[in-house]
Amino acid sequence: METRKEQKERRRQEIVNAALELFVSKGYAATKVTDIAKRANMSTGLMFHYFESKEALYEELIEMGLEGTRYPGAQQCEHAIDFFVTFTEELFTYMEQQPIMAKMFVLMAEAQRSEATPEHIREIAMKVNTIEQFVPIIEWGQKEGTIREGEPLVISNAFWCSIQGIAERYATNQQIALPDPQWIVDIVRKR
Amino acid sequence: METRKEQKERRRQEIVNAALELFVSKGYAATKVTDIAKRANMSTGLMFHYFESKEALYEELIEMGLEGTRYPGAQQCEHAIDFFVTFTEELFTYMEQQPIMAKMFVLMAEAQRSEATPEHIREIAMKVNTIEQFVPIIEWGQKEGTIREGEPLVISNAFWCSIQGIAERYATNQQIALPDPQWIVDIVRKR
DNA sequence: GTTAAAATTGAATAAGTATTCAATGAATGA
DNA sequence: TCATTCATTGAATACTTATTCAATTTTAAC
Repeated sequence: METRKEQKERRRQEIVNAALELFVSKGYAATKVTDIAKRANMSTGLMFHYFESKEALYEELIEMGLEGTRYPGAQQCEHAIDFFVTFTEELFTYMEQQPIMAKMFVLMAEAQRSEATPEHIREIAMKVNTIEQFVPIIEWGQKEGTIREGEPLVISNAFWCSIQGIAERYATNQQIALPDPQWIVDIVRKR
Repeated sequence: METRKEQKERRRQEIVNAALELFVSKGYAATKVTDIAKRANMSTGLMFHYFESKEALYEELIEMGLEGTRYPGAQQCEHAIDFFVTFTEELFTYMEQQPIMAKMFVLMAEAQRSEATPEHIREIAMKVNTIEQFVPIIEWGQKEGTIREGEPLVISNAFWCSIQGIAERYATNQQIALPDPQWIVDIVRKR
């Protein structure tokens, strides 16, 4: 038998899953709370029993996304380029095995990009701050000769936006397979 | 002096510009008609004098995006890879010179992706059908040896999604320069 | 088995947003 | 100059969507 606490946790999870699905496929603003409730098989009233508002639900999802996004460090790599290979391989594998990962990606991206995102939620989403993260690794790889020449921030941006674009499509349509990670790493690799 | 007809055309253009800006930065659903009117320096009533509804305005923008998106053919290229080089160079140059281009890109992408897009508008947006477009060129390049091995559709998808991701960021934030087109072409180029 | 507490509903209400419209101002052509 | 037509406004209306709540059912815990 299920305790009250477990039941509560399960219900919250059902809501969160339904909301993630919808926020990703329609966007936050276009998603109606009745849609969320319907997809989670409950009345709208019950949804509000578990979450104070649509916005609070959004915030919870964004916080989950922040937690889930702990990327591998560059410590254990011999060359800077290996970091990108490992990073991309792990990310794609994870996205294939856990489609929720790709969806979280898209959710975070929308929250960061859209000017319609409530300010405090945007702030949370911004903590994932990923473009600058790669800059030191790129600088290291340029000294080493494994990463191509060019402004590190611009290279980092190109790599990250590509990953972003790929994740965005994969999240909503898994018809087309993810690319070979090497192809994407070639954006930064020195020839 | 301005004729009535010219004035009307200018007004419509002002509305369209304001709407594009907002649809891209907030998304279609989150954009309020009062926001559009305010940004176009007019009353909401006047906006409805020029466009029957918010949706009709959206449709017009999507149709403009469809028109504007005539990509170069592969005819005049010696090698398949040259098509990708030319294509990417032209696209990036155009996006730098006409920021509206990058915005249109994002608008079309949202219309295609979001399940909240009204069906008839989505159909129009879908005509830009770009992923399959590259497949024959990739096949040609693989025979030739200028493009890497792999499922053509998957390669095409990787290339296009990367472009998409880059355009998406550039449209809303021109702080970071566009990448060197060669970097992106390296996704498809044979080593 | 009882019962108090929690879950659940859905219709009512509140809040927000698109659209209309009657009235006013400005410009054109006779 | 005058009258007709078009541009323009913004408050009123219609519609959509979020949120509340009183009533009912279920169930975990004793």
